[in-house]
Amino acid sequence: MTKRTKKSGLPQELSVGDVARRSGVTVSTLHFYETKGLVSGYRNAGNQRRYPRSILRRVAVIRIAQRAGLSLSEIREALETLPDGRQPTIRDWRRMSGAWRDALQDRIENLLKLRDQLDLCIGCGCLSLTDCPLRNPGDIKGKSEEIT
Amino acid sequence: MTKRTKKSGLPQELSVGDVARRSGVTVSTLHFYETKGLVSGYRNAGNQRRYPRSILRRVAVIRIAQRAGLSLSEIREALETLPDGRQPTIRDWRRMSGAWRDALQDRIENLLKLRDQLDLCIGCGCLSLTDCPLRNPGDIKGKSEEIT
DNA sequence: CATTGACCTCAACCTTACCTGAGGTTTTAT
DNA sequence: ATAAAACCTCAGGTAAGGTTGAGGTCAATG
Repeated sequence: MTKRTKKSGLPQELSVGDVARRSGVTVSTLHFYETKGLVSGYRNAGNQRRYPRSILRRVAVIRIAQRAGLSLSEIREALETLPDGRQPTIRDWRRMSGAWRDALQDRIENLLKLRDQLDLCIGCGCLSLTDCPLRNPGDIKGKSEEIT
Repeated sequence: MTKRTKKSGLPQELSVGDVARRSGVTVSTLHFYETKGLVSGYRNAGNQRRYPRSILRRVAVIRIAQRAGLSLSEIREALETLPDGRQPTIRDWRRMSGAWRDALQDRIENLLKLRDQLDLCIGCGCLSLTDCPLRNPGDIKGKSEEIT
């Protein structure tokens, strides 16, 4: 563990290992995120990565966004909207997570639609190429041929 | 197009190209599915793939299961439960799609939980390592440290 | 002050789900 | 009969999201 300050008992700067332990991602994942422009830090005299404590929020935000179904590049884009490269504040977090909530909602609605179609089609079992909504997600009517 | 029988106007056996056109997957995907044990057919005298019409239902089932979030190997396992390697009937389809519907339902419920947590935490913005449900998906209580 | 654990870089590898192209054969249509 | 379209195999590539290992340096501890 990176050395602790006397007063707070909390390290003011974190090593990769510290961040890994406390954020639940591995060191190699942090390296990887760095190559993808998702996280950044500075280097100490010995070329080792050091991070401000705000990296923890940043990593947390990344993981939550991933769970919501965003790709790392989408997440990077969102994080890049932060003015002057600062770490996300609570206000930033609210803005981003609001957008992500909406994307998540869309995803959920698609899955609900699929589920309802499954419910219908489990009953009918037809899987008709042209009439079954499961076969025909875009509601495209083509020439009529059954599949079985 | 593979030659059609005089009577029905429908080919009794299908080439890869036929299947590709009618199932909406590419020829290379069919080759790929074959290497993964998801589909199979026989070969004609000239070593070309020929499929029974039931391949179309099979491919349809595969694509629907993928949309529901199953991996190809999970789908293969499900298809392997079919007795004596026959193609899925409507009854089989009901059994499998019922199971998949339940898996889909689980997925949806997880996403709904995430959405509700986002709704809560967009308000609070804390992202507390130990108290925020978003940071702590498994409800694991650890030692208490805030992240910011 | 030596050792041991933590770090460093870089390249290579992994998994999933395919796609692309080369080089050659078969089928179908004219 | 011949040309075009479709098919074949096999190797290698792509994208995402990482992991692993080699070879070498740095830093915390007895």
